[in-house]
Amino acid sequence: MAYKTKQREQVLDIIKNSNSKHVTVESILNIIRKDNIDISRATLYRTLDLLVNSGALKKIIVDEKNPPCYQLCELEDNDHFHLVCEKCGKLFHLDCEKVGELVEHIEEDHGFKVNPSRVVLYGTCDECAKKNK
Amino acid sequence: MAYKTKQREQVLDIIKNSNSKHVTVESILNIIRKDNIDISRATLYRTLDLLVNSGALKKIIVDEKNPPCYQLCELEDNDHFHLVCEKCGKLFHLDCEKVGELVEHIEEDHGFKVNPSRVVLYGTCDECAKKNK
DNA sequence: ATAATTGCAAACACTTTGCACCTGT
DNA sequence: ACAGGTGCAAAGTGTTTGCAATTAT
Repeated sequence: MAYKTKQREQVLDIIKNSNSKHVTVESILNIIRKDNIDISRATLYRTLDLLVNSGALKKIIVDEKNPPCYQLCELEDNDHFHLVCEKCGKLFHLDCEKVGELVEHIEEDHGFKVNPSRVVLYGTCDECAKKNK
Repeated sequence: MAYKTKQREQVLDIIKNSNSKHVTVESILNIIRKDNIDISRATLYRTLDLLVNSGALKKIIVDEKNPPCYQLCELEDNDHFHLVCEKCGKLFHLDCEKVGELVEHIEEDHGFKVNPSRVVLYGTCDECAKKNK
Protein backbone atom coordinates (compact mmCIF):
# COMPACT_ATOMS: atom_id res chain seq x y z
CA MET A 1 0.00 0.00 0.00
CA ALA A 2 2.93 2.37 0.38
CA TYR A 3 4.63 2.88 -2.94
CA LYS A 4 8.35 3.20 -3.39
CA THR A 5 8.91 6.47 -5.19
CA LYS A 6 11.92 8.33 -6.43
CA GLN A 7 11.16 11.18 -4.09
CA ARG A 8 11.06 9.05 -0.97
CA GLU A 9 14.31 7.33 -1.77
CA GLN A 10 15.97 10.63 -2.45
CA VAL A 11 14.82 12.18 0.78
CA LEU A 12 16.20 9.27 2.76
CA ASP A 13 19.43 9.43 0.78
CA ILE A 14 19.84 13.09 1.49
CA ILE A 15 19.41 12.50 5.20
CA LYS A 16 21.73 9.50 5.18
CA ASN A 17 24.43 11.43 3.38
CA SER A 18 24.19 14.34 5.68
CA ASN A 19 26.27 13.77 8.75
CA SER A 20 24.93 16.84 10.43
CA LYS A 21 22.88 16.54 13.56
CA HIS A 22 20.66 19.32 12.43
CA VAL A 23 18.92 18.16 9.34
CA THR A 24 15.95 20.43 8.92
CA VAL A 25 13.34 20.91 6.27
CA GLU A 26 15.24 23.97 5.10
CA SER A 27 18.59 22.23 4.95
CA ILE A 28 17.08 19.40 2.95
CA LEU A 29 15.46 21.88 0.61
CA ASN A 30 18.82 23.56 0.11
CA ILE A 31 20.35 20.30 -1.03
CA ILE A 32 17.35 19.62 -3.23
CA ARG A 33 17.80 22.94 -4.95
CA LYS A 34 21.57 22.70 -5.19
CA ASP A 35 21.43 19.24 -6.75
CA ASN A 36 18.47 20.02 -8.94
CA ILE A 37 16.40 17.29 -7.39
CA ASP A 38 12.72 17.33 -8.10
CA ILE A 39 10.90 17.30 -4.78
CA SER A 40 8.35 19.85 -3.71
CA ARG A 41 8.05 21.30 -0.26
CA ALA A 42 4.74 19.51 0.25
CA THR A 43 6.18 16.16 -0.69
CA LEU A 44 9.12 16.71 1.58
CA TYR A 45 6.84 17.38 4.53
CA ARG A 46 4.70 14.39 3.69
CA THR A 47 7.71 12.15 3.31
CA LEU A 48 9.22 13.23 6.58
CA ASP A 49 5.97 12.52 8.39
CA LEU A 50 5.93 9.12 6.82
CA LEU A 51 9.47 8.34 7.87
CA VAL A 52 8.85 9.55 11.38
CA ASN A 53 5.72 7.46 11.74
CA SER A 54 7.41 4.40 10.34
CA GLY A 55 10.15 4.80 12.93
CA ALA A 56 12.97 5.35 10.46
CA LEU A 57 13.42 8.93 11.50
CA LYS A 58 13.29 10.82 14.73
CA LYS A 59 11.83 14.27 14.90
CA ILE A 60 13.68 16.39 17.38
CA ILE A 61 12.03 19.48 18.68
CA VAL A 62 14.80 21.64 19.96
CA ASP A 63 12.63 24.50 21.01
CA GLU A 64 9.64 26.10 19.46
CA LYS A 65 11.52 29.03 17.94
CA ASN A 66 13.71 26.73 15.91
CA PRO A 67 12.25 24.39 13.35
CA PRO A 68 12.51 20.70 14.21
CA CYS A 69 15.50 18.56 13.23
CA TYR A 70 15.38 15.05 11.89
CA GLN A 71 17.73 12.26 12.77
CA LEU A 72 18.10 8.82 11.39
CA CYS A 73 17.54 5.94 13.73
CA GLU A 74 18.55 2.56 12.43
CA LEU A 75 15.34 0.70 12.77
CA GLU A 76 15.48 -2.27 15.04
CA ASP A 77 13.67 -3.52 18.09
CA ASN A 78 10.88 -1.31 19.15
CA ASP A 79 11.35 -1.39 22.84
CA HIS A 80 13.72 1.46 23.24
CA PHE A 81 13.38 5.17 23.66
CA HIS A 82 15.72 7.80 22.41
CA LEU A 83 17.47 10.37 24.50
CA VAL A 84 18.46 13.72 23.10
CA CYS A 85 20.76 16.06 24.90
CA GLU A 86 19.35 19.56 24.99
CA LYS A 87 22.84 21.00 25.22
CA CYS A 88 24.77 19.25 22.47
CA GLY A 89 21.92 17.76 20.47
CA LYS A 90 23.40 14.29 20.49
CA LEU A 91 21.07 11.33 20.13
CA PHE A 92 21.41 8.31 22.38
CA HIS A 93 19.64 4.99 22.46
CA LEU A 94 18.22 3.86 25.71
CA ASP A 95 18.27 0.11 25.81
CA CYS A 96 16.63 -0.68 29.05
CA GLU A 97 14.11 -3.30 30.02
CA LYS A 98 12.40 -0.75 32.22
CA VAL A 99 11.16 1.02 29.14
CA GLY A 100 9.22 -2.03 28.08
CA GLU A 101 7.82 -2.39 31.56
CA LEU A 102 6.64 1.19 31.61
CA VAL A 103 5.08 0.91 28.19
CA GLU A 104 3.23 -2.18 29.31
CA HIS A 105 2.09 -0.56 32.51
CA ILE A 106 0.77 2.51 30.73
CA GLU A 107 -1.16 0.37 28.32
CA GLU A 108 -2.68 -1.82 30.99
CA ASP A 109 -3.37 0.69 33.71
CA HIS A 110 -3.80 3.94 31.83
CA GLY A 111 -5.36 2.73 28.60
CA PHE A 112 -2.80 4.32 26.35
CA LYS A 113 -0.68 2.38 23.91
CA VAL A 114 2.74 4.02 23.77
CA ASN A 115 4.66 3.85 20.53
CA PRO A 116 8.25 3.70 21.72
CA SER A 117 9.75 4.47 18.34
CA ARG A 118 8.40 7.99 18.50
CA VAL A 119 9.37 8.80 22.04
CA VAL A 120 12.22 11.19 22.63
CA LEU A 121 13.31 12.08 26.12
CA TYR A 122 15.13 15.37 26.40
CA GLY A 123 17.67 16.21 29.01
CA THR A 124 21.39 16.54 29.65
CA CYS A 125 23.97 13.93 28.80
CA ASP A 126 26.83 12.97 31.05
CA GLU A 127 29.42 14.76 29.04
CA CYS A 128 27.58 18.06 28.99
CA ALA A 129 26.76 17.76 32.66
CA LYS A 130 30.45 17.45 33.43
CA LYS A 131 31.39 20.31 31.17
CA ASN A 132 29.04 22.68 32.88
CA LYS A 133 30.66 22.56 36.27
CA MET B 1 10.76 50.36 34.26
CA ALA B 2 8.13 47.60 34.08
CA TYR B 3 4.76 49.05 34.95
CA LYS B 4 2.20 47.24 37.00
CA THR B 5 -0.92 47.13 34.89
CA LYS B 6 -4.39 45.78 35.31
CA GLN B 7 -3.85 43.36 32.47
CA ARG B 8 -0.71 41.82 33.89
CA GLU B 9 -2.25 41.28 37.28
CA GLN B 10 -5.30 39.71 35.73
CA VAL B 11 -3.34 37.31 33.59
CA LEU B 12 -1.42 36.08 36.61
CA ASP B 13 -4.65 35.76 38.57
CA ILE B 14 -6.25 33.70 35.88
CA ILE B 15 -3.34 31.31 35.82
CA LYS B 16 -3.20 31.09 39.59
CA ASN B 17 -6.90 30.37 39.83
CA SER B 18 -6.79 27.76 37.16
CA ASN B 19 -6.18 24.38 38.62
CA SER B 20 -5.81 22.83 35.23
CA LYS B 21 -2.50 21.35 34.29
CA HIS B 22 -2.87 22.63 30.78
CA VAL B 23 -3.17 26.35 30.80
CA THR B 24 -2.83 27.48 27.23
CA VAL B 25 -3.25 30.76 25.44
CA GLU B 26 -6.64 29.55 24.26
CA SER B 27 -7.81 28.45 27.69
CA ILE B 28 -6.83 31.81 29.14
CA LEU B 29 -8.64 33.59 26.33
CA ASN B 30 -11.74 31.56 27.07
CA ILE B 31 -11.73 32.78 30.65
CA ILE B 32 -11.09 36.32 29.50
CA ARG B 33 -14.11 36.18 27.25
CA LYS B 34 -16.33 34.43 29.76
CA ASP B 35 -15.54 36.94 32.50
CA ASN B 36 -15.62 39.91 30.19
CA ILE B 37 -12.08 40.84 31.02
CA ASP B 38 -10.42 43.38 28.79
CA ILE B 39 -7.22 41.85 27.49
CA SER B 40 -6.33 41.50 23.87
CA ARG B 41 -4.65 38.52 22.33
CA ALA B 42 -1.52 40.55 21.65
CA THR B 43 -1.26 41.68 25.24
CA LEU B 44 -1.79 38.17 26.46
CA TYR B 45 1.11 36.93 24.36
CA ARG B 46 3.29 39.80 25.46
CA THR B 47 2.41 39.26 29.10
CA LEU B 48 3.09 35.55 28.96
CA ASP B 49 6.50 36.21 27.43
CA LEU B 50 7.20 38.64 30.19
CA LEU B 51 6.20 36.22 32.90
CA VAL B 52 8.26 33.45 31.37
CA ASN B 53 11.31 35.67 31.09
CA SER B 54 10.94 36.93 34.62
CA GLY B 55 10.87 33.35 35.83
CA ALA B 56 7.34 33.40 37.22
CA LEU B 57 6.03 31.06 34.59
CA LYS B 58 7.32 28.05 32.79
CA LYS B 59 6.50 27.41 29.19
CA ILE B 60 6.06 23.76 28.39
CA ILE B 61 6.47 22.69 24.84
CA VAL B 62 4.70 19.42 24.48
CA ASP B 63 5.04 19.01 20.79
CA GLU B 64 4.67 21.25 17.86
CA LYS B 65 1.13 20.18 17.05
CA ASN B 66 -0.18 21.19 20.44
CA PRO B 67 0.19 24.75 21.58
CA PRO B 68 2.46 25.26 24.57
CA CYS B 69 1.20 25.09 28.15
CA TYR B 70 2.11 27.47 30.91
CA GLN B 71 2.75 26.55 34.48
CA LEU B 72 3.44 28.56 37.59
CA CYS B 73 7.00 27.94 38.67
CA GLU B 74 6.23 27.85 42.37
CA LEU B 75 4.04 24.83 41.87
CA GLU B 76 6.96 22.70 40.76
CA ASP B 77 4.59 20.20 39.42
CA ASN B 78 7.24 18.02 37.97
CA ASP B 79 5.40 14.85 38.64
CA HIS B 80 3.17 14.74 35.66
CA PHE B 81 4.01 13.78 32.19
CA HIS B 82 2.33 14.07 28.85
CA LEU B 83 0.80 11.60 26.51
CA VAL B 84 0.00 12.62 22.97
CA CYS B 85 -2.20 10.51 20.73
CA GLU B 86 -0.72 10.10 17.28
CA LYS B 87 -4.14 9.57 15.79
CA CYS B 88 -6.20 12.43 17.14
CA GLY B 89 -3.42 14.66 18.44
CA LYS B 90 -5.06 15.01 21.80
CA LEU B 91 -2.95 15.77 24.82
CA PHE B 92 -3.38 13.82 28.04
CA HIS B 93 -1.59 14.10 31.26
CA LEU B 94 -0.27 11.15 33.06
CA ASP B 95 0.12 11.04 36.79
CA CYS B 96 2.16 7.98 37.33
CA GLU B 97 4.96 7.41 39.74
CA LYS B 98 6.48 4.83 37.42
CA VAL B 99 7.53 7.51 34.98
CA GLY B 100 9.35 9.32 37.73
CA GLU B 101 11.02 6.07 38.64
CA LEU B 102 12.19 5.60 35.09
CA VAL B 103 13.52 9.13 34.96
CA GLU B 104 15.43 8.50 38.15
CA HIS B 105 16.74 5.21 36.91
CA ILE B 106 17.93 6.77 33.67
CA GLU B 107 19.85 9.36 35.59
CA GLU B 108 21.44 6.92 37.98
CA ASP B 109 22.19 3.99 35.73
CA HIS B 110 22.46 5.55 32.31
CA GLY B 111 24.05 8.87 33.18
CA PHE B 112 21.45 11.00 31.48
CA LYS B 113 19.46 13.62 33.32
CA VAL B 114 16.00 13.69 31.81
CA ASN B 115 14.15 16.97 31.91
CA PRO B 116 10.79 15.87 33.30
CA SER B 117 8.83 18.75 31.89
CA ARG B 118 9.72 17.50 28.45
CA VAL B 119 8.63 13.93 28.81
CA VAL B 120 6.10 13.25 26.10
CA LEU B 121 5.03 9.75 25.25
CA TYR B 122 3.45 9.21 21.86
CA GLY B 123 1.00 6.50 21.10
CA THR B 124 -2.66 5.73 20.68
CA CYS B 125 -5.35 6.73 23.10
CA ASP B 126 -8.18 4.48 24.19
CA GLU B 127 -10.77 6.20 22.13
CA CYS B 128 -8.82 6.02 18.88
CA ALA B 129 -7.85 2.43 19.57
CA LYS B 130 -11.54 1.53 19.83
CA LYS B 131 -12.47 3.46 16.74
CA ASN B 132 -9.93 1.68 14.59
CA LYS B 133 -11.36 -1.77 15.00
C1' DA C 1 -6.88 -0.59 -13.80
C1' DT C 2 -6.66 1.63 -9.73
C1' DA C 3 -4.68 3.11 -5.55
C1' DA C 4 -1.14 6.01 -3.96
C1' DT C 5 1.75 10.03 -4.66
C1' DT C 6 2.91 14.43 -6.50
C1' DG C 7 3.14 19.67 -7.24
C1' DC C 8 0.88 23.73 -6.94
C1' DA C 9 -1.23 27.36 -4.67
C1' DA C 10 -4.28 28.43 -1.36
C1' DA C 11 -5.47 27.79 3.41
C1' DC C 12 -3.98 27.18 8.14
C1' DA C 13 -2.82 27.93 13.05
C1' DC C 14 -0.30 30.31 16.02
C1' DT C 15 2.43 34.17 17.00
C1' DT C 16 4.58 38.67 16.26
C1' DT C 17 4.72 43.48 14.87
C1' DG C 18 3.92 48.58 13.59
C1' DC C 19 1.57 52.16 14.97
C1' DA C 20 -1.60 55.47 17.07
C1' DC C 21 -3.62 55.85 21.36
C1' DC C 22 -3.76 55.18 26.40
C1' DT C 23 -1.80 54.50 31.29
C1' DG C 24 1.42 54.25 35.15
C1' DT C 25 5.00 56.59 37.31
C1' DA D 1 5.97 64.77 30.92
C1' DC D 2 7.27 60.66 29.18
C1' DA D 3 8.59 55.79 29.30
C1' DG D 4 6.10 52.00 28.92
C1' DG D 5 1.80 49.30 27.75
C1' DT D 6 -2.32 48.43 24.95
C1' DG D 7 -5.50 47.10 21.04
C1' DC D 8 -6.09 46.55 16.42
C1' DA D 9 -5.36 44.72 12.09
C1' DA D 10 -1.86 43.37 9.18
C1' DA D 11 2.14 40.53 8.38
C1' DG D 12 4.97 36.49 9.40
C1' DT D 13 6.38 31.64 9.80
C1' DG D 14 6.25 27.00 9.28
C1' DT D 15 3.18 23.54 7.98
C1' DT D 16 -0.96 21.34 5.91
C1' DT D 17 -4.53 20.55 2.46
C1' DG D 18 -7.67 20.10 -1.81
C1' DC D 19 -7.35 18.88 -6.19
C1' DA D 20 -6.12 17.60 -10.86
C1' DA D 21 -2.35 15.38 -13.00
C1' DT D 22 1.01 11.72 -12.63
C1' DT D 23 3.17 7.38 -11.25
C1' DA D 24 3.69 2.73 -8.96
C1' DT D 25 1.73 -1.57 -8.48
